[in-house]
Amino acid sequence: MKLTEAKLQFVSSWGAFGSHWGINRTMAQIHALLMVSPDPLTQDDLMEQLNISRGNVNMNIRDLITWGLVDRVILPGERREYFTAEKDIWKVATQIIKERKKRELDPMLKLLSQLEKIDGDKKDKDVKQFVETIGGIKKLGLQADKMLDVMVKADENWFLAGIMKMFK
Amino acid sequence: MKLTEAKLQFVSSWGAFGSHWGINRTMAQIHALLMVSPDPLTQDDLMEQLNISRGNVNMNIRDLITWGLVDRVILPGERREYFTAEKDIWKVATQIIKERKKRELDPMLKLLSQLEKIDGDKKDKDVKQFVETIGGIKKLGLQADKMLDVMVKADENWFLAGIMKMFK
DNA sequence: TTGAATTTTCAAAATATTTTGAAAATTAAT
DNA sequence: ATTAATTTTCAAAATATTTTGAAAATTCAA
Repeated sequence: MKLTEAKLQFVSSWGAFGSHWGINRTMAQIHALLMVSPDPLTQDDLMEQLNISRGNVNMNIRDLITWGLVDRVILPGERREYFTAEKDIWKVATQIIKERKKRELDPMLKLLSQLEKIDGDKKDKDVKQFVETIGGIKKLGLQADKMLDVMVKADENWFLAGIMKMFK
Repeated sequence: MKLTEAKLQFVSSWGAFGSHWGINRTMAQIHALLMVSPDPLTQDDLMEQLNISRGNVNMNIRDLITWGLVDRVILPGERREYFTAEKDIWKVATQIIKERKKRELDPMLKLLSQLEKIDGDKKDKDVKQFVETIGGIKKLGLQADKMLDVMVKADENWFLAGIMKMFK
């Protein structure tokens, strides 16, 4: 397979993959393209290579920047802005984990803590089931939270070594 | 807070949470409601409590069943079908992990392996960056795959104990 | 069998999300 | 300051997803 074809295939699959994870197709495609591009690209490069409008590129690029996955690059003597993606996949993963934890897991745990404090007869089976389910989810969430925290702080080698040892 | 209000809050939040993870709002809500319901519910119960149509309930329930998160229950002497959700949150989590791994991670790893075998000059920086990026993603994916495999096979106590020990 | 109860299907409608593109805003060189 | 290049915004259009509801299929008791 030729590079051009492989890139196309990767970008398209990464877009489809992303959309199963609540990330919009185009944002995932832009990210994919930047990850396999050794040099920074302009908005026009992205428009052309992905066949999408300027506004679309601009919005999604800004989103990727707030996710901490893409950086603006100013090339000396160049008027236009360039964009580049973090290439270290471990950093990409920890960045995504960090953000999703902050945006989704933490608020959910906060809510669960409130819902646990429901008032009602603990003998009532509906109350009992509710409290148990909420409690169970919260417990699992806290474990995940703790695990992700440590992963994010650790560096790659530590993680790989630890995982390898732990899981044979 | 009263049970009814808390249930409503949980169901609604769980729906919103799910939609950040590629799960449709209604499916997540049905799942949430069944998780906090001690007794099995009928399609009519779900229609009424969530204010959704019969067809909607039916489709999403079937989907939840193929995910292995909900079971049909036949109550003796009853004509209608009842539905119940797995209440053990650890089993819920491993079931979801197992399915998503099968549906998404495994196919992605297969694709990455093919894309790695690209032909072209390894000196070319575009080729080099492509191969490195794909290789990095594949490596991380394989690690995740291995880790999830073990988690899914392990039981809750083992997991909690292991995590606690590993992550202090 | 028959037929009433129940479940399933799926085309059409409703809703939600994404994309476009051109106007407005910004930037920086002259 | 002026202006041309570039970026940003956002209402409208296009597209995608979800939901409805009624008809068809299925189930099961009589």
